Amino acid sequence: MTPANLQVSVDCVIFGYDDEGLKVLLIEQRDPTKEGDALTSIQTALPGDLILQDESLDDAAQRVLYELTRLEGVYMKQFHAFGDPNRVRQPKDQSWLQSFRNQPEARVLTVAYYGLVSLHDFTPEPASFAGSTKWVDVGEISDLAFDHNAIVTCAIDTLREQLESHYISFELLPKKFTLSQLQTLHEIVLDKKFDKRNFRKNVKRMSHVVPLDEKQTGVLHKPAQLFSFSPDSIEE
Amino acid sequence: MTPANLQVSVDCVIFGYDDEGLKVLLIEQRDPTKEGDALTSIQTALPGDLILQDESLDDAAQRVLYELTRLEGVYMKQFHAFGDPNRVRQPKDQSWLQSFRNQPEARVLTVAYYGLVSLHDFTPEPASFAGSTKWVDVGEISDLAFDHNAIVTCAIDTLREQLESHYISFELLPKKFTLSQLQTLHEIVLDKKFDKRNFRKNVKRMSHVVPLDEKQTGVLHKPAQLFSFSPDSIEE
DNA sequence: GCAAAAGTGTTTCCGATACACCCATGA
DNA sequence: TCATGGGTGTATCGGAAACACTTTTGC
Repeated sequence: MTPANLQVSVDCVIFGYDDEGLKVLLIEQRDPTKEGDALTSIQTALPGDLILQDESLDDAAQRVLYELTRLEGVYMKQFHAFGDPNRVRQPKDQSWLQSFRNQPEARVLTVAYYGLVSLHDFTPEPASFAGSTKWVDVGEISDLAFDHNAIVTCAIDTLREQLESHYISFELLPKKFTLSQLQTLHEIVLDKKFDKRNFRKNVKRMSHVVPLDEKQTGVLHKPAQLFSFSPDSIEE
Repeated sequence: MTPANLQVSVDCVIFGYDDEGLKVLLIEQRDPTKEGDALTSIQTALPGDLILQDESLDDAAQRVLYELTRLEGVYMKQFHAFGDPNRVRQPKDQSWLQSFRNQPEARVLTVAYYGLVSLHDFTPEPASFAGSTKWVDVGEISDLAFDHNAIVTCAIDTLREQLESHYISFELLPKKFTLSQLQTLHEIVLDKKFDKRNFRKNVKRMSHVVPLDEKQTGVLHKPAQLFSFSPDSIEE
């Protein structure tokens, strides 16, 4: 009946959005047994790592994401802790753990964060010491390391719940966006179609979505009015 | 840059409800320096303790609650992890930690659960090795140990969010309840008044609230129809 | 002039709100 | 018979949903 000896990590489910769809940032774990440029990856995983002694969970999430992908200042929010005693003890995961962790047998509890990134203006090209990183469409995620598939599923559920109520759409859009982009985002995340005129009526009642004196350029159709998000003017 | 050496606990915010109001179950930490029957408590805290090596977080929450209060089978749900590096390092908390923990200086991350108990049929009389336990009205909670006040606040917010959407009202009511009891519960938790006729119209549309062939007895007014919750008949 | 998406109003429907009186019981 | 909470229906309002055509630009 002694208390658990365990390690704590954070894992980040970073959602990236552009007009092609909703993606998740994944890392291909390099096969540690094949040195050199052998890019044979053994598994795909979420960016995550153990927390340090003097950092908070939120700080750890930011740091780990930066170290693994060089992404900075990403909106992130804790959504669930995953603590199954055997969540890192499947055989498929041992090889990587034995290469990268001091105590590969140790139980690891992870606190999961979801994060939001706009891929419109530029696609952040993540870097990683752990292998290569890639944006994968949420519909095309294959088997991941550890319990990361369950973590992603839980993150998507959370994103759906919070998209409308937490003013977070804007983290996934360019700074200047059209109402069609906003509508398509909602349709993709919530997997649900909206009526254009009704959608726009609702947006017009939101004081934090402000029209700009600016229009789209370079499109081969009528250019759309641009809008931006004004966090100052969130009102009841 | 070595990974954190830390311990993990669970803390339980157990809400108890009866017609008097919404309460939280708290434990008075016995002053460890005063042996014998000295009941001078030093601090009040949520029931919580370190997790064991081979138990999941959910199991830990159930076990800890049982060990500290003898309550069993309580509906509990994880809602947030609290991981500030200094959350147990305030001077006020050191005395207790030094008596009860092997590593009183260790950082402790806690995963918080909220739980729901009906105090109608009987008031569970919690027992505790750690001191005495008590149900305290949510409006009258004084300074608690560690960061437990913040945990309680977060739990109340979560309860409010989930009361309507997660079919959990029934965990706080007796098995057979009247519509007035259901209405009062919502009014107290959400701090908001409802119109009696409109409230009942809404309930009648919920297939999981079923009328019984039974009425209240022993009341000094017209006896109310009793209802119960049928988890089978939750429908879209 | 044509392709492609932008932009715009009105009607209909349904759920939310507001509201007041009679009923059954125990004392 | 009275005090107490139980129980019921309707009219109104407002937001949600349904729906189709004209506009502006690039090619």
